[in-house]
Amino acid sequence: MVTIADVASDAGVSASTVSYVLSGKRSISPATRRRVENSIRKLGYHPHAGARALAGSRANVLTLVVPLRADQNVPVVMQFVASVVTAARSHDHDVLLLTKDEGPEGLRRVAASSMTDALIVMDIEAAEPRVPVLRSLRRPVVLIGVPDDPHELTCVDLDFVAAGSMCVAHLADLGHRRVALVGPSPAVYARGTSYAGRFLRGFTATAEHRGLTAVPASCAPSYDAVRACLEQVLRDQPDTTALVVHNEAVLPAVLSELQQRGLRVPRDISVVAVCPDDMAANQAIPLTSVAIPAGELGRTAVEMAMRQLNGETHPEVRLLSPRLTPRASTAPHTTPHGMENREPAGRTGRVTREPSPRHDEKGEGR
Amino acid sequence: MVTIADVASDAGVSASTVSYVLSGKRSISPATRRRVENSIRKLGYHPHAGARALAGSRANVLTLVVPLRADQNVPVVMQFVASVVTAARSHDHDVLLLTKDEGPEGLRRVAASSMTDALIVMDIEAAEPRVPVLRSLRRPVVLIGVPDDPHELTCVDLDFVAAGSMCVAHLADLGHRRVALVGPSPAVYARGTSYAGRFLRGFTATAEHRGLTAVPASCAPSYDAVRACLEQVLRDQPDTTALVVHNEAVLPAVLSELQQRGLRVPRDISVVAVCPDDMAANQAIPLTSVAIPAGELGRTAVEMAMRQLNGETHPEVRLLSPRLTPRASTAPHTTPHGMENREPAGRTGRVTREPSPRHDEKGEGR
DNA sequence: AAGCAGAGTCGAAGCGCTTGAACTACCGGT
DNA sequence: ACCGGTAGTTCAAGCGCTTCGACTCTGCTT
Repeated sequence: MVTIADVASDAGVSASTVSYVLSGKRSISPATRRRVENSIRKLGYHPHAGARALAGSRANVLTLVVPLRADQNVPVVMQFVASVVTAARSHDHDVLLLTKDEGPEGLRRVAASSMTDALIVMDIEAAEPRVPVLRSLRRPVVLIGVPDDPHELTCVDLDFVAAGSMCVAHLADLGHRRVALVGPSPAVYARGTSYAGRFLRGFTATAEHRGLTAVPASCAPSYDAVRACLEQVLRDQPDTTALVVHNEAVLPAVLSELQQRGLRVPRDISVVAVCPDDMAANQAIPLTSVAIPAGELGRTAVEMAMRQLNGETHPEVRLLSPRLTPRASTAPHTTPHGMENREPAGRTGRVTREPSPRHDEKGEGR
Repeated sequence: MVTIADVASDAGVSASTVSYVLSGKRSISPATRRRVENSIRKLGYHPHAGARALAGSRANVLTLVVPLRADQNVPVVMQFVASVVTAARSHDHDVLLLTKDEGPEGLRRVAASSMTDALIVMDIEAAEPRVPVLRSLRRPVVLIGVPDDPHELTCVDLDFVAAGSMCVAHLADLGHRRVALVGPSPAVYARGTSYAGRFLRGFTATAEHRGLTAVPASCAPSYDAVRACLEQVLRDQPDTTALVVHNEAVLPAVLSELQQRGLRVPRDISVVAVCPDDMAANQAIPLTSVAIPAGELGRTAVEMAMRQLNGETHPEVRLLSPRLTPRASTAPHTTPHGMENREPAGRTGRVTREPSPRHDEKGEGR
């Protein structure tokens, strides 16, 4: 193994000089720097991570805690992981992957053994059981999601209340009067996953405010569950003219099932999805959607963690504003029999595919 | 921070005794062991990972290198990750996540800095550019996938040649004469990803052997690509009666597009998928499929790495036998106009849903 | 001419752990 | 009574790195 001493003697300097060249914490003459850098390259030197962590009390590792359940939105999780790893590397950190299953004890272990400098935790529940441990860790922590009491903790997430609201508002603007929500799996609600409740809140509040009837439903990630869910919604509320799907896992199944039942999108029923843009765009009918900016969230989480490591910031809750992109799956609603609706309003014919590339409701508040 | 010295003095023993209690490398009297363990619990001691790695030259970390491209089978990758992390933890190892983007240099860095004891590498190409580095690492390496020259390296994968073969055999048994393959993205073939070529080889060879016409196609992960792909296949070869889909990303899109074109599965066209079982079972029509046993592959990879760490084994290429589960998407083919086919054979009416829970073609050769 | 600041370099003291060698009891065999 | 062996424990030497304090030059200021 090539050590710092090898480099030092090859370059004709002391080990500490090599260290300073590497860290830049003291000034080094250009000539020395060049010699050292050459030796490093020549010998293929890579500092021993353990030794470095021991002496410097910095592991240059960041821990990402992910949910690995099947009822989770897998591709979205993957996007998070990808963006976190990439962002971390750009700050010269590596990523240790922990599963949610490890629970609070796993977090304590990883932090106490000094394997990691900071933690990023996904899949936050309202009454998140890991919060107390997280607070006690004495290490920067960023939650992706917002627990009931985020006191002292840094959080970042999409503003799901606004997202729910935005979906309803879009449909209300198109004249729809009765809207159903195909929400996340009952299991997700059951464990109080933070985003699910927040979205539902925005959805319901805006429906009430705009005078729409909102029918919330929940759908486990299986085709049968989708079938049952739609069956119930469409039987109980036959005049439902729009669907908001906040459940990536069943999105294709919902569309397939609608088609199966002879409902054409958007002619018979409008659909708004909450999912990553590429997923929305790649369905049989490009879907109007509120984007889940997994990449941006992941990157932001890493930035926030790094800033905390450098002592540059204090705990903060950051909510990214949602963005709705109209595509081909939503259309104005006109009453079949001229019943109880206000105005057919902006009825300007069939909506075209991908009318505008993007439609910002708000700036994203960096 | 609680150190081994704190524990030692609390328990009234020397630091080395504590170390030996932890590692079990020397005999310790029951009384001492108990005292030490109590102190450890009482003080909440966790060994410093860096110090341990430095002194013991074992990091207890295993590196997993994953592809993070969008054209990849995301849920499958996620299943791998999950099973690797879980298996690693059961061996008291943590998992460092590296992206394929880091290339050979990333591997070298991680290994040279002693952050990791062993590596597991996914998404192996036929002429895998990382192979030389991997061989030079002096650390256990397990490839998930098989490069052209696996010499000196440990590999584990599904036997994709057999899988391709099995799909065709199943359809041939049902009397189909012309079978199309919806394969992975052209990009996947372009970079020579090992499993894609191997599957195709099995597919083609068996088709030839059984006297079927095999039409291979490739399909990028977008709805438009699916549409174009099916359009071409069905236009050029209108008498295609079966489809093998070896591309999880577009599976729902393929089914949706078939429906769109008025083709009923399995009445008008049979479909065999190559994907995880849960995915196959959760489509509008449960799909006959060859399972991709991501969980088992991941676990096996970890076991193999651990065994190598303990010096218990030598390089080896292990191929798991595929398993085909007939579900509702394949049915016997009968000629519309009594044309050029041999025998309508085992025509026993419509195949029922999930006829048998599983149908082992072969043992899985542990 | 003396003094001083700053740039550039080095020496040495750890960081917390593992491990080979050495030590201490205590056992049974002779 | 002595020796050898073994189980249980301790000592001390690192593992490879960072960092504080000290040292040596220059090049200025006064």
